[in-house]
Amino acid sequence: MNWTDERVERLTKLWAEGLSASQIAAQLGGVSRNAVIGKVHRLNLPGRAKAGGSTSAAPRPAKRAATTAPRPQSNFAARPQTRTVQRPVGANMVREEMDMDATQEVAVYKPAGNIVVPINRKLALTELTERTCKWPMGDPLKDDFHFCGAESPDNSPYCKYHGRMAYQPVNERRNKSVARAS
DNA sequence: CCCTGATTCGC
DNA sequence: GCGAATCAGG
Repeated sequence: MNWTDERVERLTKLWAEGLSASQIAAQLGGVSRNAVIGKVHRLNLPGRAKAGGSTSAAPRPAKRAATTAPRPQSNFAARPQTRTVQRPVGANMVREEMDMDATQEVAVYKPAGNIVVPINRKLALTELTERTCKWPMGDPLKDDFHFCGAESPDNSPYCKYHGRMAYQPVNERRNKSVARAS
């Protein structure tokens, strides 16, 4: 597997988005996380601030490049726990607080165990199923916007990288309550 | 032991 | 240039 311009471009973008080397390796496919890290260094991309891993290593002669550019690492836990939505009811707009944990279950970052999922799927919204991770990736305002799309190898509803992957339980609950009402 | 990125060095 | 091996650290 060689580093085509297209692959380098994706690597650069995903690295800038704050994905880890192993995540990027899984998305690109055919390369190890070491390969990704090596390529990142060869491209002179900015290293990571002290989020997630470490920034020190020196087996013998250490010549650190001292890339001390502190970049704010996106943190799932820092996301707002609630959001305000407006909902038309009759002639009135109703503002209501929605619990993101209940309505958008992927908002909770909870890495599952040793599930190995090759994620290079890059699915569009219409391609998602109840078994695919719906974590949004990329800029929503641009053409490259897509979803993780990872499928769990077993029936566990967890994506290795994005936590709970299924919207389906929420919809099922909603449909059942509607069915019961009628 | 899981993960992270950093570095070295043989290829 | 590439990336496995290895390192340091959370």
